[in-house]
Amino acid sequence: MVIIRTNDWSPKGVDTLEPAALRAVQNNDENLCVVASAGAGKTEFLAQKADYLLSTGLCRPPHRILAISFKADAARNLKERVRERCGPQFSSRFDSMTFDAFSKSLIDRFGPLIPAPYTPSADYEIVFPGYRDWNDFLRKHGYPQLSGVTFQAAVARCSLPIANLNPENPQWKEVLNLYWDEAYQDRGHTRLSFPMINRLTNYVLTTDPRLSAALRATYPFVFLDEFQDTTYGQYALLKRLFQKTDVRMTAVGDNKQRIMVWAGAMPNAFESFEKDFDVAEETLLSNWRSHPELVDIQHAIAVTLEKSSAKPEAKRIKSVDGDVCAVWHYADREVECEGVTRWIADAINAGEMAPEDCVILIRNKPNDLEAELNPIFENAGLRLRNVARTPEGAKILIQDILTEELTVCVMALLRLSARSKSPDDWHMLIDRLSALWGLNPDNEVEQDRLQDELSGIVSDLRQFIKKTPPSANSCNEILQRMLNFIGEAELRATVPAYTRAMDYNRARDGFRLLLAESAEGQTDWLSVIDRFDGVGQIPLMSVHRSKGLEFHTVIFFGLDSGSWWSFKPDDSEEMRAFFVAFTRAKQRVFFTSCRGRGGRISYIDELVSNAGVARVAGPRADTLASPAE
DNA sequence: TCCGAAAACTTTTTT
DNA sequence: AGTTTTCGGA
Repeated sequence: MVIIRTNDWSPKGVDTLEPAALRAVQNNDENLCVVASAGAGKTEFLAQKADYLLSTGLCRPPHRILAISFKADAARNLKERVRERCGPQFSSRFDSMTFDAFSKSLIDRFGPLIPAPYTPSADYEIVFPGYRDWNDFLRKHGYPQLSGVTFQAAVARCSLPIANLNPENPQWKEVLNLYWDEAYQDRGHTRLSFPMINRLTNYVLTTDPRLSAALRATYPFVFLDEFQDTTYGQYALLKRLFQKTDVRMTAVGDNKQRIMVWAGAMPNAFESFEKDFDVAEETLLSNWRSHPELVDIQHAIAVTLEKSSAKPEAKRIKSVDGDVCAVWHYADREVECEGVTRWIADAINAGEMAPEDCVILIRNKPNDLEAELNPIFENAGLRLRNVARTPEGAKILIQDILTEELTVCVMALLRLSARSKSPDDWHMLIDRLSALWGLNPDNEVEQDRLQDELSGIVSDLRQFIKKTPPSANSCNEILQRMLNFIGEAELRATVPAYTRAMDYNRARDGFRLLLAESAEGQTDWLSVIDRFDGVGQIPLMSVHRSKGLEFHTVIFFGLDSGSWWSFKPDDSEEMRAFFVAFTRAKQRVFFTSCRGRGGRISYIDELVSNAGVARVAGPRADTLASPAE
């Protein structure tokens, strides 16, 4: 492992970094706030910065980099990108995890240091309170006049111990006490939610300053991804750990994509960060995702969200003919659905895009739209992939099945067995199996044996695939073979989320059912894999779900829909959700608006026309009918 | 079974 | 905020 001088460093795996990104990579004397709007290359920037710190020895052993993301797969992707850029030796000191995983790791190590009565039991259980639970709790304890939503927020923000609290309404103190009591009721088995784990982490850090000192000594550099979505509890933890210390923080995000306030995110995370920490600001000015015509419209919308928005430089070349953006007007719902379906079918047949590269976005209730579109899609020979759907009989959404650890391992093995070559899957599986089976990656004897065993199972499975056509039964059988090889006990022992049988079974059964569904009517295992992965299907998802993704073409259903009004009317969260939807498109984006659905023209419709987007009659399946106004 | 009123629900993630 | 589901009384 060679350490290079800072002057000799240059970006790896990419041609260049834009000046702002380069400055933000090399500035490690200040905390940084990096504004990265859609398509700016956030992950790449963080990976380059990690490489800079690790390969120049600015972060040398035993020091490590802590990277915090919100979603587990975002954390995984960042880790993977860093490994690609600077190799496994350096990237082993890059700890990429979710906020919750970070807090939980602290409780797992320091739980016994938490003062009574808040010391959790060693085998504490993690619970996920639902929408209903908050009101039920209040009613059960005789506080029907208090609001469940406020209660949830109070739990997420209360500082421990509750005995020291002095809320304006003393009832909250009583309720919070009852709530924490109930979590510790069974002395041997504490039940904690992630907001509670966050509160406990904060508490133990205040009671024992050595812990904060140890963490600061381990992590002189901290990356914060999607910083606009930080919650109050998470921000409090960051402040407690890193404010007025030598730790250098790099917060990356975009206020214009802040669409999680309703779920407890701070409305002003960046502002608070700038106020509480000494911060230098950089703005990434490239847009690698969208072509110039789309970036122009994006910018017009961006300035209505934030006056000071800088205009990004479009780096993608336009590769389509015809309209790249329009509002499609329809008189009624049926014509709308049929027209859009026809348009998609024509565009796919003309080879303009692959089905999986054309997304249908909706503000809410994707399941309702799926029910409406499915029959029409079937007639047109198209297949819809609603990722928010639960496979028949399963208790888990497709979108969650796809990112499960079990799925990632099993599918890699299945791909290896069905395809002639799949080196990425091979390396990935070797890594995961090493971890699952507790093998040392540096022990050649162990690694050789692992390679042999993997070759063995792959040739067994190849035989099976050759002899057995896909069916629900053969899927179950091959799944069982693969799980026997990987080891269900090892999976459950290594993946914390699989500790409870119920949670493991949900993931396994969900996978089994989706695989069986993908096998329906197929004669070829490769097409089963493609169907499982969504290849050849038009994805349908909510705007919130699409955050962070990109597609060749975006079709956005229901610009006029009543669901576009915020739960809090004067909030611009809805407008930002619209911006997120718009900025997913690489080549083109269309919106549908339908009079039959309620007819109200939303302010978003107005916003779009102000940005210079044409309102036209939508494409129709029945060209003889008179066009909508 | 029907009616009007009230309550539930909408966008998500987390081991 | 608007839509859908549930509930209670006839």
